[in-house]
Amino acid sequence: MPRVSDEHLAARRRQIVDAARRCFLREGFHRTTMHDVIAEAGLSVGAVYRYFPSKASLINAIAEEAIGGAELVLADLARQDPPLPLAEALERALAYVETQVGDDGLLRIAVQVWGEAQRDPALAEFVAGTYAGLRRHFEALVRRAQDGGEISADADPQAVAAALFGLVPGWFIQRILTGGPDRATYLAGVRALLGRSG
Amino acid sequence: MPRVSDEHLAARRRQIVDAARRCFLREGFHRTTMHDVIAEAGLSVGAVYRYFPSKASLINAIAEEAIGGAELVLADLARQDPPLPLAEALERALAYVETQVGDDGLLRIAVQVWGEAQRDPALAEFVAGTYAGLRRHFEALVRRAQDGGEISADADPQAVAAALFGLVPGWFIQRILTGGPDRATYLAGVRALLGRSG
DNA sequence: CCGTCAAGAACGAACGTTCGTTCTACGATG
DNA sequence: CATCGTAGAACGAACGTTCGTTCTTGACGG
Repeated sequence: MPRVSDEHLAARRRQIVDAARRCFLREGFHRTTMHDVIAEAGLSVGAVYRYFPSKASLINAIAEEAIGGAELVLADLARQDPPLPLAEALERALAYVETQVGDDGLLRIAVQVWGEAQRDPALAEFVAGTYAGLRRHFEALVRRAQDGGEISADADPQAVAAALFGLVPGWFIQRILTGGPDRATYLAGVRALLGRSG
Repeated sequence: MPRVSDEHLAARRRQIVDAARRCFLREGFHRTTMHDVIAEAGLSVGAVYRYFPSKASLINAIAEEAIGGAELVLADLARQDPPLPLAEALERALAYVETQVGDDGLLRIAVQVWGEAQRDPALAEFVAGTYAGLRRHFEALVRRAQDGGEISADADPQAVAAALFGLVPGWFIQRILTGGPDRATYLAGVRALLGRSG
């Protein structure tokens, strides 16, 4: 009967998740303490534990947000009509990436999730499934590129999709770790490698 | 005067480093305890602390091993005479990668180092420097490919090098996280994307 | 060839701290 | 005013590290 609105609940939850993301970016999953998250959220211990029963559940929520973020973007790219040339599809994918490589971007969290996935089988399965899904979107793009004659019909679409997909983390890892080439430079390099003028 | 041989000291150090690597692979840097490492090494607390003054120094030693491992391999590739075609250089780089993506491979540690580098500035600088060095080796390969006419002389060698370099982590991340395509498949995909028969 | 001895190497109990989580009391809400 | 969300002190476990002690090594005098 005396209950708070669903909006309030959702807002509180977001408040905690956002605080956790900032903390995890600063200190990594296992070096941030629950008290760090609690202080960052400006709440009390009890309040946070009402929304997340454990630290692990908080890590999971953040991980799903970080890994799942690209799904919608890529699904949309694969669905465009007329089909996007592969170089342009890649460009748009990198444009999304660019919004998420900043100091508080999801992709920095994703890198930490990769590490975590190596010791948490459930998380590993989630990551594997999500990334396989992303790769399938690239595969759809490749098949349509084959229909249009952009790529040899003999090529294995899964293989080409893997190569194309690889170019995405291949870029943002460089960005995050070395400051890396900017998007235009990287794309120019890819196009030169493809032997097209772009 | 009464001292143990240098070989003994080196062997003990390696014994500790190897134990730490196994532990870090199982549990990540901050979930493995010093007691885990000590038990895995079969030594005592004091013995381990004689060789490494802190947990951080142990993490550093492992990180440098994992990140630095590729340097020699790539330097060698860039130095080959006659120059390697780019696709073959990539193939050889991936062959090295393949030896290090197994359950106890260095690249799994490298992924964890990427995460750690986001909160440890000293480690970040080391990683950035090392990876920039690797990219320069690719750049040398690209310049030589341009001399040989394999790639347009107009292309920016740094840009092409970044694209080529990106294909390496782009593969092993897929391997580690999704089981990924095998080396031959991935290379076939890259070659199809390059528009060459291979 | 052996016994001695100083010093380095290894040991592991113990310390202070900090962790994730629990619990009881309080205040706000409909 | 009944009830649920919030608060924050408190708890036991486990952490990284220290330190006083014990064991082992190898040069050296006999």
